[in-house]
Amino acid sequence: MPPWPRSTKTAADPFCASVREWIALIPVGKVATYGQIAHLAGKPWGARQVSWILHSQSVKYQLPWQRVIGAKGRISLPPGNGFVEQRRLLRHEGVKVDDRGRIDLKIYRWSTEGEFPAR
DNA sequence: AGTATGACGTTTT
DNA sequence: AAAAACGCCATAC
Repeated sequence: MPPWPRSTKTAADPFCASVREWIALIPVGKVATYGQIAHLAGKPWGARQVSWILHSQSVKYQLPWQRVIGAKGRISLPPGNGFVEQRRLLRHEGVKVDDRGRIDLKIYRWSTEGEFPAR
């Protein structure tokens, strides 16, 4: 049983707001994973919700949605226009992405170590 | 209310 | 290494 607190979702809720803030902080040329953002926002198990927030609110809040990828260093979109667009945007920012959408997290993962000591 | 789906992640084959 | 099986949680229908 998860000892974790259960919380809400809507656009106004703290978790959503926190997710948006963290995503907005990802520097150009770096990437973060869904799970990483969920963790930073206080919900370690909320990776799927992060993807939902990106899908539904990235335009409205002008989020750098292209900088959020899967935990294995892979673009998580199904093959298609979105996938190609994300790959293009990341390459344009200086991130090396191979044709299958793989990114070397050792190099490009955004690390908050030292910058945000409180988490 | 119950089921299927998803821009996920971890564990097991 | 790669794919499938699970677990998770919010949405869409």
